[in-house]
Amino acid sequence: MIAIRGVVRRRPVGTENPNITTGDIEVYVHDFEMLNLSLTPPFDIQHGGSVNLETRLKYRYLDLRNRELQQNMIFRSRITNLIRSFLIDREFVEIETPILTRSTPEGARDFLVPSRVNPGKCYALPQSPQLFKQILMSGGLDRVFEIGPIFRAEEHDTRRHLNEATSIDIEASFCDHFDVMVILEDMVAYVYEQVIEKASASLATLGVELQVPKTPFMRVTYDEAIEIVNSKGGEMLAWGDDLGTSAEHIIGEHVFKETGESHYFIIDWPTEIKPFYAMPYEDNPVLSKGFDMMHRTMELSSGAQRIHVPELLIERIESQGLDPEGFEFYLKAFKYGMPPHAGWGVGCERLLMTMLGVDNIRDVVLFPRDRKRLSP
RNA sequence: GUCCGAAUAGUGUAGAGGCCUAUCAUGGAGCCCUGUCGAGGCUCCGACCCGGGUUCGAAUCCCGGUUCGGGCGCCA
Repeated sequence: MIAIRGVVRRRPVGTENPNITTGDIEVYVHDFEMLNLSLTPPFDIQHGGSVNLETRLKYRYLDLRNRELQQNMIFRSRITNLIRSFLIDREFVEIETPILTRSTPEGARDFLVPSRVNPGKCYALPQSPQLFKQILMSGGLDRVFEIGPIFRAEEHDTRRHLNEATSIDIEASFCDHFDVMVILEDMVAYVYEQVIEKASASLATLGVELQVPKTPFMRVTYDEAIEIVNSKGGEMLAWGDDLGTSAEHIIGEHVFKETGESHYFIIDWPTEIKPFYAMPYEDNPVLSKGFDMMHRTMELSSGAQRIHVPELLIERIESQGLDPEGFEFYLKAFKYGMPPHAGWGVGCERLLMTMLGVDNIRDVVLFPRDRKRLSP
């Protein structure tokens, strides 16, 4: 590594190099200083090319010198800040929920950390801030958001899963699911709009062209979704089945053909296949007020109006085969006048992937944590 | 977890039972040339994932393992 001092000037006639972007200019060096030594890099950084992901991750700091990854990370910072300002504008309060928590019965996929101060006991790392942000509704902090890490000890090896990811979560009192869906679609549209306006240069570097998604996003009911999938032949779904990846793709393509838009919601899910805290419709409890926000290529978010009635909540916990006793700290907060509330969580990395057209989640995270990778 | 596929110099690759003392590019060491930067020339360095098996003979075929990549399940 060297520091140079010199004058930028036009190259003398005959020495221009049309093959490189700086081919018309040069720095005429007056003096330089050697700042540090460097080993030969283990792979060709400048010209990128195809290097194994494995090798790139092993030398992440060198990989980061590659312009594309670096731009992705700068872009990521811009996006999270735009989201912050959007939510703060709408009177959301930024919060941080704990990373060291107690495991709940639903936590079969918790990461456990042994506690040195309580020998034999373990902390669980949160799979989502869900329970905490709901409790805050009882505390009168009516609108909260958090952008923070979530952990899932799952053995999935896909391009869109990590064991440590960043979740963008909100929770709002006196809202139903439709209210928070509007916040979500407005937020996505805002982020696109602002990025196009303020970061066009870095988008150009990445060769990314964005269009602001049109709001409101299409609302596809679960019933319609099933029908769309079944009408395409192929796999046939029965009512009550969850929608698999291939079903999502069929629905995504259908929506795209119909509206020209990539984003849409799936609403009115069967209560049975949504988490216990999703509120069933009062007039038809078979359906819930849970929703997913989809991009043509993958699921970006899921949310719901939550159950705020403690008796109903306990009933739902039990009917999912879970033990309410394990949720004591959570359930207690519902006994002191819990307001109706709703919220959602967006996968930060997935949002970035869909914006940047990146097809491996590892390319929007500095130090991705998958099943086996612990360092760097 | 499961189903596919892959594994060859530091990096990216060629290779279909004997042509392999293993190809090419890049890289490294050195020399030559030189207004350089992704310029050119020459020399050298450097690899078949591990363990079994088949065969006269295996980088190549078979079995097991390991690791990686992709699909699916599940999800954000």
